[in-house]
Amino acid sequence: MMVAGAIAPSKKWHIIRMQRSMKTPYGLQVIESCLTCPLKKDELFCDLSQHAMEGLDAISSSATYPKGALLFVEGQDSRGIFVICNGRVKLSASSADGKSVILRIAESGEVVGLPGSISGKPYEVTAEALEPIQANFIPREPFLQFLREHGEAAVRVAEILSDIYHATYQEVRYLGLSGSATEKLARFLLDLTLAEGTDKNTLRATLTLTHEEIAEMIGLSRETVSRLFANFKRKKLIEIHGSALVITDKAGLEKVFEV
Amino acid sequence: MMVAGAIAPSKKWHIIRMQRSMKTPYGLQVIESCLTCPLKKDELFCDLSQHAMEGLDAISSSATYPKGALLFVEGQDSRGIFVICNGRVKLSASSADGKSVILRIAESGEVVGLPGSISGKPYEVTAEALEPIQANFIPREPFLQFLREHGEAAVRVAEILSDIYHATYQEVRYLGLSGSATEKLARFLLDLTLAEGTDKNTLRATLTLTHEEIAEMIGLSRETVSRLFANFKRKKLIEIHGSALVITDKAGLEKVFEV
DNA sequence: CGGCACGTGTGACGGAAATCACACGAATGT
DNA sequence: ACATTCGTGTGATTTCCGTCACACGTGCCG
Repeated sequence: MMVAGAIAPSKKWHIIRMQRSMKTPYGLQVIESCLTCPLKKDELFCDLSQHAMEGLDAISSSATYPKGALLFVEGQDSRGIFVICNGRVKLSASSADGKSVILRIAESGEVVGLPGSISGKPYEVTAEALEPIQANFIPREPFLQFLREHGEAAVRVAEILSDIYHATYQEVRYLGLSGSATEKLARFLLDLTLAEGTDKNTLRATLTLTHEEIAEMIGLSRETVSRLFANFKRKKLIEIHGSALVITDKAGLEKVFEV
Repeated sequence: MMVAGAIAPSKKWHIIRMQRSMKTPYGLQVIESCLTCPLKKDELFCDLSQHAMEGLDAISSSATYPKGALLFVEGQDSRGIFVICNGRVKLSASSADGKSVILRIAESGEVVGLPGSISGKPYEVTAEALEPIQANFIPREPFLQFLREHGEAAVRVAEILSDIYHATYQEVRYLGLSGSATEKLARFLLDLTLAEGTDKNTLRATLTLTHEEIAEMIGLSRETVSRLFANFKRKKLIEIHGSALVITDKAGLEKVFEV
């Protein structure tokens, strides 16, 4: 497809992706008011008064985006926030030479573009739809105005920002606080299952990321991730059936980084 | 000094420090109301009404802490936030085996402990005074109550959280988006001078961090940082006079990672 | 004054992981 | 039915940087 001949091939593929998608940007068809959005509002802006909720609805507009669409691009001026109703969004940062890191994968009910919109600085990351998604867009200015008028919502926003911070903090831990590549991957897999079943020795999770994406999340090369997966399987620590990850030996996996 | 014989020597020194300081924790002498704190409040919670400011004063208490004191420790339940009036505070995270990463260095006027206090989760990092400091402590519950009552303050808090997020995001870039160690350090030094003089080819900054600390910020070993500093000096890219860093050849330093 | 802790400088060495270079199957589109 | 792209597996090779091992200066404190 190669729209821009100026870009070198091979490892610069995401830059190409970026430029390709920039040609058919946002502003896709507006489908419905966010009132009909399947996402329950109160998951997000819970405890808001009826009045506040209506105010929010008034300024937000829902749209769908195809897989691969970029909600916004790193460095772009913040236009507003996106509340994801449906599907997953990849938030990543990339350097001039084509490397990139995934900061987090936002799922239904999460908000992207918030820090930039609050601080008024440009978006720091690029948001790409991993699947066809539906999202509510709330333009920056009305949103800020809304927050000023509804203190309860502002507090809720602070909480959400704390969560976003926490995800980024996790990222720092992956990248900075791990000796071996093995340890990074083991930690990552264990964190995936953190939410669910706790103390059992065999855990389950759904892993919808490619090795390449995992590599970008924990700071490894794709090949290393592939090799480590093979290792783990060989050692009977994990099993993979399609997109289902099964940690068959949690204890063994934890032992990996206990020196 | 070695209070705890159970701890192995050498590279586990920060753990030792942690434990030593935990024996003489917080609650040092309360010196003065935050009204007399040298820090101008409006730098932090600007635009707040007189009423709101008084409310803040009512719930905050000022204290001083000696160098090396820990305001809080990673994993501890969040008790509240600290507004630094004076001095610098190192925020770091560490892994079980003694490695540690510095997430940011907070200076006068900044807030630490905010994300944990907002979200109700434990502090994610350890806050250590790099120098004797003076700080206002605001307990969690009254602070949250205050935010609920003063929407303007909540919005301000969201802005501060965005800044904190941004610092952490930078950290991710250092750790994840840099090929060589050389590139990491060059980027770090250039970022130090970002605030000041822009397009000149020779820049100045004050560098009050040890090589060890720099290493912990950008994910290198102390030795590598030392070697790179020597390199840069040899190549006439930088000069160091005491704690003054002079970038003599900004262009050259940037060229380091433009390949 | 000695010690001692700390920050720093540098050499040698080894290993872990990136890189390069393939191959293979499955999905996708034409 | 074909080509093409994408995700994956795996070997061989190389290189960067962490680790270990020292040495030196400086400031501090008993």
